[in-house]
Amino acid sequence: MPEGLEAEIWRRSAQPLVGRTIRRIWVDERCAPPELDDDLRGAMVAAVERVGKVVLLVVDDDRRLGLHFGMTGRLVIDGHAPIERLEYASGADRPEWDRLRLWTDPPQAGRVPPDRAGSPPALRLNDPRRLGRISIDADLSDAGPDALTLTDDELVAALAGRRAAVKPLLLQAPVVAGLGNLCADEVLFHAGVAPSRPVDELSIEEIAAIATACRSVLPAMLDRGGSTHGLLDPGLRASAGPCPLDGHPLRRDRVGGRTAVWCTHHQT
DNA sequence: CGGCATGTTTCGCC
DNA sequence: AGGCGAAACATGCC
Repeated sequence: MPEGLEAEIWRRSAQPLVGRTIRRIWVDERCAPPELDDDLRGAMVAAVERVGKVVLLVVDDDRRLGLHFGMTGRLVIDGHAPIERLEYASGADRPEWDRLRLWTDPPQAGRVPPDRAGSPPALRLNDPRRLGRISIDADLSDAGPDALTLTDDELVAALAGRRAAVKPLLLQAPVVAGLGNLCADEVLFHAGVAPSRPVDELSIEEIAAIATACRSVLPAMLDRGGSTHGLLDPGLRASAGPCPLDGHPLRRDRVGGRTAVWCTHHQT
């Protein structure tokens, strides 16, 4: 998925739905509870929020529709996809990959077209690989502090008492919400910390450097378009070419079961 | 064809 | 009990 940055891009793209009424919902029952249409039909969208990698449609009776994108989910609002193509996907958008379709009244802000049966959905969640999940009123209370605004103290507290490698811990939603594989590598790259370093061996300065990198690098990547817009861009990740900071060859290996790309020279 | 992919969840083992 | 690592999930793409 789409990491937290993509979820934030989609949260913003879904703002035009606020104030509209949900007219009908269709779901792929392998990915979403079948009663969604009964639960939410007729409710007004009061807000679109985000918790980590989850986008939440909050409706006026306080129920929340949670959209989780797995590895390959994409959001399309009023026919517009702010992220056209995900890395590791062709960019195809086939109707049979739709997992959620939601129609609203009025269908599009500022217009009141006739209520045709064939009108396009205001919101579609398209997910070929089907690892995404759609939920109603899910408990998100175990989510950790958000990566985009992570403070030094929050990260110190989140890692206290833990002994595992730092990168796998950063990927756990209860530790830090919103960080995915690409952003975790990017943040550690900027902080100068090797992904496999056990957190109980990190100095307070190193933990602070990681949190500082989150607050500075992630908003910049968000402005540029998301998780693939860091110094470790997808091409560099795949080729493991020279470090953009010092020219030393990047290393590409597995840490915590995921691919990690890092510089053995300046990340220690 | 083999292997890999922006993610969670579950199982089994300390 | 709780942390940790590996496997499972599901499908498309190179």
